[in-house]
Amino acid sequence: MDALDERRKKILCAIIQSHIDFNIPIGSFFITQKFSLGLSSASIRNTMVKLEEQGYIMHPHTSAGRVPTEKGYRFYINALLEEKILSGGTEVSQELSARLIFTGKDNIRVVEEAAKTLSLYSHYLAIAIPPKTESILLKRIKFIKYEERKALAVLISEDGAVNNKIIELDKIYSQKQLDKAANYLNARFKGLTLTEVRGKITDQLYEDKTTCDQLIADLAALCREIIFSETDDLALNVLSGASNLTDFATMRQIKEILTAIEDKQFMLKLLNQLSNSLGTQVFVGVENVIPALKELSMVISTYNNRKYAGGAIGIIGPTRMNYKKLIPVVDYTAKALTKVLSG
Amino acid sequence: MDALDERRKKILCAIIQSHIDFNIPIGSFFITQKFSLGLSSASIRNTMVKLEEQGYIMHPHTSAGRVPTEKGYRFYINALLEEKILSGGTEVSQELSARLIFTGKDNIRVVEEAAKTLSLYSHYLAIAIPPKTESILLKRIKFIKYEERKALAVLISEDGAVNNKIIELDKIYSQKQLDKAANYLNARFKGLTLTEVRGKITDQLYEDKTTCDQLIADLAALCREIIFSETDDLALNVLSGASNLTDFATMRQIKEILTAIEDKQFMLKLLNQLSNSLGTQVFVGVENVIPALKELSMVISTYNNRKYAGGAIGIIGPTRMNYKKLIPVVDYTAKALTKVLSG
DNA sequence: AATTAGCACTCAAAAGTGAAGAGTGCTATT
DNA sequence: AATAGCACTCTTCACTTTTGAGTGCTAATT
Repeated sequence: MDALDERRKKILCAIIQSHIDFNIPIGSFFITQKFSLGLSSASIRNTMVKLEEQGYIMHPHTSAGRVPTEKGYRFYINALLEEKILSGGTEVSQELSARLIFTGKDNIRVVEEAAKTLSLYSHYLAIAIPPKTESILLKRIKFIKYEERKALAVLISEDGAVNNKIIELDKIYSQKQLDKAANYLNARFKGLTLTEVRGKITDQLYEDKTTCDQLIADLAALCREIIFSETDDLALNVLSGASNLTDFATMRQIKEILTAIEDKQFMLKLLNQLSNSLGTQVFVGVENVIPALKELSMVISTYNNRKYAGGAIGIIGPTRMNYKKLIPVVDYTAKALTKVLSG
Repeated sequence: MDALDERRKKILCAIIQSHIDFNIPIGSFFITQKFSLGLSSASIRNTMVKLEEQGYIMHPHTSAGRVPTEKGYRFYINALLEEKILSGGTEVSQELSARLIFTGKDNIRVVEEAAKTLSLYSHYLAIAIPPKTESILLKRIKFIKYEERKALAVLISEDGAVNNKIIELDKIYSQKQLDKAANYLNARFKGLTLTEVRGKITDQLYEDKTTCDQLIADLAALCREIIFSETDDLALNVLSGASNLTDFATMRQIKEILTAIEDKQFMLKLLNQLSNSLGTQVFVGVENVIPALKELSMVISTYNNRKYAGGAIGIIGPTRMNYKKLIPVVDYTAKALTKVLSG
């Protein structure tokens, strides 16, 4: 019973497109005026009754026009996605591709820039979730002497991200000694994910306590701490265009969104959920993601760097957003990000 | 004519306190019920007329109670500040001081933690502005070889903050060569502020082009870029409790606040303005800071690290916030921050 | 002279009323 | 099968009425 004949499809799309453009319930007469379907308003009404029976549109009240349901939007978006895959989304505007040329920036800055572009372009809220610790590969550990008993520990990851922290030492060590310790640790841990490093350091420590010098054991423990604090702490989700929220969200929704984004647990869960399927995804009525966000939608895509550490970037806006334009934009942006971070 | 006799003071404070607690216009009868002033509502009305003439309170309309004006709030807050200076704000809750023990955290994390504490404690929006580039002192420059033609440049500042960036090099250099270059630059720039370094590098470059090797000149130019990008980029203002906004701000105000905070220029200006006077400051009706934020207030305090690089931390809430509780809280937090960052 | 009780008055907010208009569903017609 | 015609429904908007809180003034009281 969910099949739609050509006429129903056309009328459904006309309703949704009109609703996106004008944000009002759409009546049968309205459709006859805006589209040349060669049908009278009465015929359109008949079709509308059927579309309503099938659950694609609904009626706020007797004398109102029709509004698309979530099911209606999903149909519309699926139709779009199929189309877009064919056309390859190549006609993304020059403006966008010009903005997405990142030169000489940190990785985190690149992601910030991409999010900012998305928010400017969509006038909605852009969010970016950085890669999970579990998938970050360690490239190099380095200790820099800083004061008598203080050193800066630097953990560089394969994708160029850097964690650093000032650590305190029991004794006074020379830079040479610190280098030696770093070399030792590099030899053992290079190429592992941070999570693996964290686990391995614990095992290693027992082994080393007897064989190696105290310094290495101390430094290893400190590195472990750094990785831990990184994992625990809010993974610094990137937000851009928060001030746009007031243009499309209610007070209640703004609160829900801001609360969710401040909640690192939630963001991690979301990222996990996203990683299950690739490419650009659309959540219509994000209540499966954030409860109580019925009239909002999310267009989001995962991005990767060379070594498959994946984050996500996308936008949150009203369900009646311009998917036709914005799905390719998010898609293109995520791909541009992947390209830069891998190169 | 601005002098207030004892009765007027008492009634003004009663009005303000009631308005803070109940958020409604306060009538004369209301005051007689909530406070034992030994006066009838008629007498209170008479005093109210005088307070209104003096501009401390106002009348939304004929049949409404009185609401404090900005002038009224300022009087009230000044009275509080005098009181609090005497009592020294020592009775800040144990809960707060327990939360403000920061152990083993990065400086930026410490500031984040403090902001979070403020937002949790006040249920308003907490903001923190990190120290200005102009006042950050350079402690050490270090280059770490990263790939064939890539190195990580690390700029450590006197207060322990670290900027880093991956830089690309024309030729292949050994770690030793990089160390040599770093030593040279350290000798020249250590102890200067980043702004000074930025300026000096330009002069130095001409000088060095002839005398020194190419590597040093290149690296110096790159350092300059790092400092520039740091200055230009949003100084990563710390926000906490954004979701509280919906509880006290209107849509319009939320938009204004979020826009202001996303605007780095604005935040710098604000920080400059704050630095002019020390200690905890209260802006009643922050329209001198953010236009169109009439009914909001800001309690904010500057903090410092050892070498006088100053940032600011505070809260934004409704003008009718509980100053009695929150002024000491902000004050205490900023002082705790100063203590940690200086130690 | 200061305070207070009494009371008419004002005005915002809430509740009620009626007309207008948009859009429907049904039916008879083409 | 498609459509014109029409009665019907229900929101929206402008308008009026009612209510009640709180005032300002005046006359009485201490």
